[in-house]
Amino acid sequence: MLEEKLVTLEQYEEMSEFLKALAHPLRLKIVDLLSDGELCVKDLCNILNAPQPTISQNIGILKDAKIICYRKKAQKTCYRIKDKRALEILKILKQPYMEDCENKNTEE
Amino acid sequence: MLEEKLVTLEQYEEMSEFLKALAHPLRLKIVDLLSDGELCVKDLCNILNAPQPTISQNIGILKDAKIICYRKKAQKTCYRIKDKRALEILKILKQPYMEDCENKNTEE
DNA sequence: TTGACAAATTAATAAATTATTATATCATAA
DNA sequence: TTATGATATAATAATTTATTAATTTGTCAA
Repeated sequence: MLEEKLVTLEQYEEMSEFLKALAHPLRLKIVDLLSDGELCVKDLCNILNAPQPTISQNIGILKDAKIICYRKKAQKTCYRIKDKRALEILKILKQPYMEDCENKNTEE
Repeated sequence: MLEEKLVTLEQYEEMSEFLKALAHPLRLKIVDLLSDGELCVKDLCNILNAPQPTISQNIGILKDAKIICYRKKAQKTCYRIKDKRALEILKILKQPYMEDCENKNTEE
């Protein structure tokens, strides 16, 4: 058993910035979609049925928080998860909704 | 391997509400402190060196999000963690800061 | 070098959060 | 029954964030 509360004020602030970037329905969806691999802005627009500036804006917030990163591929920009903590957190958040199908949900 | 993306828009909204409640340095600290057991408002004020209305207000946000709950004990109100996901998320958030002392940090 | 597509940036407004101060409630002890 | 300690609520100003629309930048193909 070790002391796990050794976190500075600045680190609490960093952690809350991270959560703030994630704390939006559309951005959670984007992270969820990117968990399967990279997607470009247009793909996200189509899948999420949202206007391009909205997607770009929210992607910008995730990018600034270093949760996702990108690579240029011709005229497209392909985004992918950079900080795996986002996926772990999403998985935890989903727990209560997944328990319904617990029978099939053993371990991945 | 199962489909883990079966979440409705309403559920994404709930998850983002949960994260929003958590996404504040003081509230993260409160959750961290309560991970060791219950504390009353005054304890939190003393430990965090913050004014009582500030603590009560932020505790109210955590309570509304059902992250913490309380019991009355004489004239005190003792708060404790209700939704364990908050602790799991905090643990994940801390990972990068804890890696420095990875040697001693095996498993708890 | 123009047209068309992909993406990012900017602007403007509305809405939500935060911090602060003041006040109210409520149980208990004197 | 009054004073006190513990907590909650209210009200406000200041700051941030969200939303939507318009504009700009950049890349490629005709």
